[in-house]
Amino acid sequence: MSSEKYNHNLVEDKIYSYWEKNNLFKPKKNKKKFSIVIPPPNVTGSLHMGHALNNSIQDLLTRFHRMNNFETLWQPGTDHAGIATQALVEKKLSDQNIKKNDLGREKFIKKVWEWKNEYGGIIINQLKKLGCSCDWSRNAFTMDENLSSSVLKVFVELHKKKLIYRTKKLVNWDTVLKTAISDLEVDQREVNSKLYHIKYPIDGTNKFITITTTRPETMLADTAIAVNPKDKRYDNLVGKFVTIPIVERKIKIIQDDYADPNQGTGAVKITPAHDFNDYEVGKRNKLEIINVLTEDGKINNNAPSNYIDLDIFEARKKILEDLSNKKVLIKEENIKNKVPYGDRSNSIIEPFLTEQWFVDAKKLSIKAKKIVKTKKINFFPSNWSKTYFQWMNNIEPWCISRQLWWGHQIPAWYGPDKKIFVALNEKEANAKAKKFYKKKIQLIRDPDVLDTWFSSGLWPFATLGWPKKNKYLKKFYPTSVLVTGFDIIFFWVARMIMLGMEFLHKEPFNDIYVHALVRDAKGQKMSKSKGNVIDPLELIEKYSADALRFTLLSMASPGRDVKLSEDRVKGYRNFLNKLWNANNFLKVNKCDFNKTSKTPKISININKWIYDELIETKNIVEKNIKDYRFDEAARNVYQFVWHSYCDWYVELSKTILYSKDQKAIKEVREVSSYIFKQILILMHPFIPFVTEEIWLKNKLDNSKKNFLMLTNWPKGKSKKDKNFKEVKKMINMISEIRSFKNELKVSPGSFIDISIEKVKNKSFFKENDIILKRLGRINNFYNKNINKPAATYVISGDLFKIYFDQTVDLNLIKENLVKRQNKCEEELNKVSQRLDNKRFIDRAPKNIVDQEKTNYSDLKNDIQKNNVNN
RNA sequence: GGGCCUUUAGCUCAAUAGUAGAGUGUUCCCUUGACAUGGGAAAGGUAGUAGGAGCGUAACCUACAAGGCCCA
Repeated sequence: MSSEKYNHNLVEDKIYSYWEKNNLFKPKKNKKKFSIVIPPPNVTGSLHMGHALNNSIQDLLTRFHRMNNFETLWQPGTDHAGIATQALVEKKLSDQNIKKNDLGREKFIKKVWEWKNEYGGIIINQLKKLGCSCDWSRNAFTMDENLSSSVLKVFVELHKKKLIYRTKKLVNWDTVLKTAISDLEVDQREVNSKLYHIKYPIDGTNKFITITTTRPETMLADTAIAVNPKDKRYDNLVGKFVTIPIVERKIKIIQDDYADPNQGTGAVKITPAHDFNDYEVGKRNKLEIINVLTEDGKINNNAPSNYIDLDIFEARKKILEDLSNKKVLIKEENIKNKVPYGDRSNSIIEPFLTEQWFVDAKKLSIKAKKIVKTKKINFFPSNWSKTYFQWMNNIEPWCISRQLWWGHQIPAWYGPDKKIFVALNEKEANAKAKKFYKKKIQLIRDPDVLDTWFSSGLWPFATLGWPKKNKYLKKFYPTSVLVTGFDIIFFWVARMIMLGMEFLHKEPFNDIYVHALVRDAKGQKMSKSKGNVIDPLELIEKYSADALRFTLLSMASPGRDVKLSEDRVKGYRNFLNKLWNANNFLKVNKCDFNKTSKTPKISININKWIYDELIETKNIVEKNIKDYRFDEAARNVYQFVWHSYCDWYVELSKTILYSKDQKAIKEVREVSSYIFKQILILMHPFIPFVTEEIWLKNKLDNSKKNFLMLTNWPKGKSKKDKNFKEVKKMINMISEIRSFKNELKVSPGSFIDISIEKVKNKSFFKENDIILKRLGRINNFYNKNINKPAATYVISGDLFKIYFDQTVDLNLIKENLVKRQNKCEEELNKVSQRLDNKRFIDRAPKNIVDQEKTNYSDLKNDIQKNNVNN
């Protein structure tokens, strides 16, 4: 037979369009509901390993529930990624020498939409490559009309409830992107820095006070020096004034707990406009706030003229020179400290005093915490709830305004006196203004847009049609499970819960399955700069989407990272080939598929055995999927398909298929194809493409009513009876013989004879004669020992004499026997130690004690049998 | 500084407190009528260290060590 290999390149695209053509992804009416909303990938994104893992899991869950009589919706979509998309389009325009500001807001946004319409579907197509069975007819986008109207409604209502407000505050400012960002978008990175010791002259004396700082340029904006009230060293200086060197401005020495006596000199300069801690000190002590930075990170005209327009690093350099010349820079120390970087721009983030919009997250967090505490929402693994609570308990106001053009423009209009009118649209705002001013007034809309996560926070209900009363919303909210990585628990998960509770008064999802992050084989985070990125699309091309999915699923254990190596993917590609060839075997042997789902009549032992194994596997896989243990579930199916079915059952069945017993042949044909059909069903959520291809090749969908995707999951109960044990015993016997031969360096293909004179249950050998002889490569079973050199061998308590058809090294036989005997004796030792322990007998449960007693007598028996022939 | 996690075979990871397993890699044997992307077999473990509770621990408690992550 020519070797036929499975070629996924000829299959996967074809199968995907077959599913789409037949509309199989749409929810099919049923009583039970199951729904997932996709964590919307960034519209600028392309599929990376994290997406591949995340969506393999969702697709497994979706397909599993679809096959288990749930009306199943997997809601797809993308988010508009304000900063990333705007930056991308800006870059593209600047390559054509077009500046954003020259175009103006309206035209620029038009350009972004043009880009989105052309390239925004890339990641969606990549998800299709992976096999995702989302209902694409509902594909959503955070900037779509209905989502946008949800965003406006939420903003207006939160504002009405005073949960959104506008205020002037220090925020994290990205000087490259020129926008505020939220705390979460700031990355604290440890870097090598210098700690500078600078002395400030004290007024009316010739003395100095020395402060330490890592940011000397901010001294341009100093408004005090603080010392700790408990720090006796400075008691006599408190209340005195100092002159800031270079700046020549006078500031006061104040007391505040913030100053740490053990840090540096214990005296610290306070710059409220440029440091979050200093800002608080400033508020407590009613200090002046002086801002010396422009929005693009340059020194502004609040500073002495010779520093104006320098960027931060230039200013720092010049200031250090000037301080040094004045002999007030007295020391430089090398230290490590944390510096804030923007996660999008990779530039240093400046605390910056601006007016921004904030969400009162603290108020929203109350219900969000309660719903998790009362277990209406459960994290899997449960430990992640601790992370959730830790953040929720320390939650800060959420800065939601961004100084961008691409996004949901804030629905707030300003009157000439800065009076704010928040409304769903301009008309409404005008009406409000008219009422307020008692006349028609020209309003100006807030130019800023909302944080992308603000709209993502509405995802589970906005995509289902909220605020309209919608049958999907009614059916599928709360969604069944959210599948996500732990890195966005704060960004996204927490915010969906807060907003879901506030507006729907119901949790957005019941379960949260938190999966690991995918790293490279060495456990390093994949990043472009490290060059260790593995592209899922390349792996799909090379090994198939099924292999990639199965790899990721089998590695989805509850840890924090998944270390992916290509070898694993290759291994599972081989597994697909195994399945493919098992199907070839069935065809060659006329094991034709039956279109009914009825279980065939089973009377032959090996058929009973494989049927029970199937049911066992089905049960355990079901349990593991329900427990979100995809790694275990994958292991279960792999073990069953490869080892139980392909290795053992197929081999066992050959003894019948190649016999002349027509009745038995018929049963084996029926059962082997029946089991294989169940395997296709069982494996479909894991490896949908190859299973579907085999299904179609066997014409199991002829009527177009029996789509594998919609076929019911296997049913049935296990009835492990005596016959099950018989087959287990045969398998054990055959393995032992193979192992024995190998150890004695007897060629595995050679035949042997066996005497069963000392064996108790002789009928076992008579009944299973054909199988044992074929798979064990045995010529004859003798009831009496014969006069020929033999090796003795104890298998599960029975003593056999084995005759080889070739000369065997007697020393090897002896060594082998000694080795076995030693092992038994070692084990016996352990067991008798346990049994000699009175406290063990008294306190251990009876079944454990009994088990040990059985062990003891079995071992004793083996040893004795081995000895007899020594 | 606060919190979370990890430490089991060469590697990657499992396992209700009751004889430590799998995948992969390694070594040996085998082209036998689905499959060499295959079959058969073997070797490989002082469970990070030290105490403690318990008849019994890889698992529970405490401390320490190493590593990782999050927050400030």
